[in-house]
Amino acid sequence: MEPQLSVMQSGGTMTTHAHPHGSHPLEGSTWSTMEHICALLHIHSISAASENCLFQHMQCKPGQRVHGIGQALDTLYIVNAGFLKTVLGEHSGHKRVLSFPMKGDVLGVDGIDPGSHATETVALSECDLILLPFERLKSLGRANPDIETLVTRMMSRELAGRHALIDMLGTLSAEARLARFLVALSERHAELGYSGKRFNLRMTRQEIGSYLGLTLETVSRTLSVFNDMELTTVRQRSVEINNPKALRTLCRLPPLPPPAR
Amino acid sequence: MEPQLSVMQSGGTMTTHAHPHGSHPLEGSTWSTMEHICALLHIHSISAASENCLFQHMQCKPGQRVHGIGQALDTLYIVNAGFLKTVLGEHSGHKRVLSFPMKGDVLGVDGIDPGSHATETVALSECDLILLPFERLKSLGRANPDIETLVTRMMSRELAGRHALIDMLGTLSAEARLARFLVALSERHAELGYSGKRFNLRMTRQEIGSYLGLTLETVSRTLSVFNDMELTTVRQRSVEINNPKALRTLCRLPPLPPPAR
DNA sequence: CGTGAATTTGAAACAAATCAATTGGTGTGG
DNA sequence: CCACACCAATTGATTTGTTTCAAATTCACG
Repeated sequence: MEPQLSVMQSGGTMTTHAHPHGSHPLEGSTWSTMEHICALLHIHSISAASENCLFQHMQCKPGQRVHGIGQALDTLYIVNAGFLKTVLGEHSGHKRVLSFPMKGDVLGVDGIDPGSHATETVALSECDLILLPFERLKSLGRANPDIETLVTRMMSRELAGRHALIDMLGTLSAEARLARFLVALSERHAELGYSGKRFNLRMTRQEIGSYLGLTLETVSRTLSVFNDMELTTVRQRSVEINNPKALRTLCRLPPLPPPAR
Repeated sequence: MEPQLSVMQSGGTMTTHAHPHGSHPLEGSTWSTMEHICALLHIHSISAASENCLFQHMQCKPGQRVHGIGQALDTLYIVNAGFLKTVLGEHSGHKRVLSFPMKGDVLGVDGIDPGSHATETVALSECDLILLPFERLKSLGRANPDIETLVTRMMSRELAGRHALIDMLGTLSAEARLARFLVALSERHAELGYSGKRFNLRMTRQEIGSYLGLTLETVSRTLSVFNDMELTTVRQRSVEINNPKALRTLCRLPPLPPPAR
């Protein structure tokens, strides 16, 4: 698709981290240009005015919290590498996973209105994040309206993601939810240059269940069913998609499909 | 059995909507100031620069579609009066209701990124909407950054609303969902100066079910349960809240609250 | 090599969906 | 004005999918 990140020198500070398959050792770079950010977000590059403005990176270890609930919103983050989860606070009872951000996703846009985060974000793997200080973003926006557009589009995209989730939670069977989950993961991995056919889950069954509105047992069971049907080969955290087409079919509307029964 | 103690004068004109608090008699006025808009949105008024810029209104009849799915995004709308529904297209099978906007809510912010609407919005009653032409909003934003903030906050708020829905759909029982729905409606009505104790539903059981991720039968049944418990007196479209406190309690976490673990 | 967490699997309980029939309200035309 | 047709809403009986409870297995890690 697009020019993947150039090969960069891995530098001295190498930490042991299990990356997907062909890993991108971009530990070395600690600053990103606006151009790079736009590429990450798949947004047409912004007028050149902001050539010389750079954004700092930040590294996270698995389990580390990027931001917490109630915390003041001072920074947005763009995932440059790694896998995370965002969790919604206990409006009702226990926490719920809202998304599993990965490369190219944005963190923190909820909570702009209240001024403080409604969610928390936790790294599920070694992560590399780009920091977008919110105040700086705003002042940049005054000089260059395109940057405002950028924020707007990030939020709108976030909204679209929520819509997909709502649609799923309200309508679909457990099988369809899991199928969608796997297909989405697969496609996402493929987009990022990894294998879409074979990858590892970074999250527990519990977290998947929380995300999909199911119990961990149902997640496990349904995955086993997919295995039995030979659609997938899921063993613990490793996933292999054997029959993508059939899986995609399951994503549909098993509750009320066109063919009668 | 049921005490028909209601004093309701049935002969009223049910389609007319009286003004709450007699605050803004702008039936006649077809233009709104930025100040009025900020008041509607509960956002601190914006710097005076935009004194003389006015926004046109638009009236809708019940059933009328404000915008459709796939339609280019050229306008945002603020509800000045009336009740509507926003519906998500058939990503999977049939349509799903995403929200029931009323006075002070914003329509159309989804679809800013793709540039076209992902949802459609339909009036459920006589409506009065304020039009915010998107291009105009953007150019105003260049002159006055506060306006950009306004858009940002509108979107962030929308996002928060979706989070609440996601939380509900994934976690709560049918009773809790209906309880939340009624309580939210009640509070909203109260905020707008109407009675929070007694109001009319503008939507069908089907639409409520779609919104809450339930079937219309379950909605009807659950409402009947509330009636039997004497928490409410719901008869067709008319709602009376008899025991708000108990209702609020039901909103909690019926799946797993009493037993500690 | 043991310990504890994550996962798998089973059986029973339950909530909600589905199928189906009835009632209630509204509007139209005879 | 009443009778009919149509749509929304209620209620019942049954079925289904998912949760819950419980136990066994696998894996990661010190």
